[in-house]
Amino acid sequence: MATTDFCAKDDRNMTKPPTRIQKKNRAAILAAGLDVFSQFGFRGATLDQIADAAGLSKPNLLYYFPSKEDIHQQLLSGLLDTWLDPLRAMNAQGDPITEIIAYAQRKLDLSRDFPRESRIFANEVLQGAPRLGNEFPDLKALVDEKATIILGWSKSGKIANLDPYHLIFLIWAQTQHYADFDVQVRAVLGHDAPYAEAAAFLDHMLRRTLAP
Amino acid sequence: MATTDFCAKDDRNMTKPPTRIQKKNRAAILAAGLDVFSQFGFRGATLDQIADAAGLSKPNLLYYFPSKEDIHQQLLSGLLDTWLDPLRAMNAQGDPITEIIAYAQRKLDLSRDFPRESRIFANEVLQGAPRLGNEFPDLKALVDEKATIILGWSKSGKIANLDPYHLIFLIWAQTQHYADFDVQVRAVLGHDAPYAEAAAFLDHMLRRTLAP
DNA sequence: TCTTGTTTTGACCAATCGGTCAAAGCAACG
DNA sequence: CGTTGCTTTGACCGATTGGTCAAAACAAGA
Repeated sequence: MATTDFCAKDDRNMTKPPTRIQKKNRAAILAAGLDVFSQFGFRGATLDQIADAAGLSKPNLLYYFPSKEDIHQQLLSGLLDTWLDPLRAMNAQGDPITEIIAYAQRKLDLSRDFPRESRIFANEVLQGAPRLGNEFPDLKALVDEKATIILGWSKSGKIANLDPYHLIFLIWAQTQHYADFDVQVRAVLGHDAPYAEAAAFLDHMLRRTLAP
Repeated sequence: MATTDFCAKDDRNMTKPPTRIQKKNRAAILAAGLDVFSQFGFRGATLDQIADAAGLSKPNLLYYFPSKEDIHQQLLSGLLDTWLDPLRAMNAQGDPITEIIAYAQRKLDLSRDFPRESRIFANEVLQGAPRLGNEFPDLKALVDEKATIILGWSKSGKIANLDPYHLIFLIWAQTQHYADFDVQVRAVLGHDAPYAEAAAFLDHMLRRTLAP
């Protein structure tokens, strides 16, 4: 009679391990959600679209996720972590300029390899981050930590004297631009492979900007 | 019996000049559309919201504009021009570094003074520019022209040897970031006035990047 | 004043939205 | 085989969407 309620359960409950079918369908739904949400935003995406893309009927989709909101949330919270990993990996003990440039390149790689994830994120922030606002404190904590490190490098003369926060914004803005404004980039360039050029440009720009 | 059909008429028809009321209401609708579209995107915005914000009833709104699509289109086409003005003003005869930095600062001023316009644009491009694609050829033509100028400066040794297209992307990305990702910038910085700092940072970064 | 054309509105419409539900289909294990 | 519980679906719901329409309200010149 009662449904199994396997989804979205806390870990403290002993939930049965997901069956093979559950794993497959939940993954398919998240993949479809990524496709559709990144293209149309939260409001612009419809459950029918997502269900179609996942190869399921709409009621079937809602059997695996309780609501549209939930699919979106699940995607978002998984994303932010991945997105910040390159920043986390920036090492205070390493060579400053190498560390910062390596960070920027890793971030650019994310844009190249996961443009849909970048666009979902951009869509959300652009509209005021109504479903992401609660994650901002963590974000700020991490940025504060890394900004302190960069400021230290700055004060000790290892890199130029610049505002670490705006340096991070620069890296975010420049790298995400290639994923988020992809159509514009391609329309202006007239070709489809901007990432090699972008990497070289980013290196030049950062090396110059950071030099003591 | 027949409506006046004053709106959206071609210039080749002798249309009556718009009355005072028409001017006022059409302006109010566009202002409201700017507010609502920039916050929720095309799909996310509703005619009721726009009508409310404009202080009109929905049928009354549709008396002045034939469709939601039309309001959005009207806003977009007016915007792109304004948005490209700073680039148009870049002068081949001026001092290269001064010209480029002045362009970037003008672009940053636009982000500061017209963040909603920036966000409407970002929303559109992010979703594949379905209602803007036809304007891209003009955009490309202008960028090509200015890129040629920058390339000339580059080849004659007046600025560093760099890809002019990616330099323009850099300026676009960095300046628009402050308008489009406003909530994120404010959440990370913890205060509300990033533009003075951003201008100083932008100047530093470009001066270093461009130096021969 | 009356008339003419402009402006505004309440009532309404078909389509689509996110979501529900009971019943049918299915797999797996005894 | 039969039973049990997981999976899928067609039919349906109320709310909201963009948009229509005829009629009422209004403004302005004669």
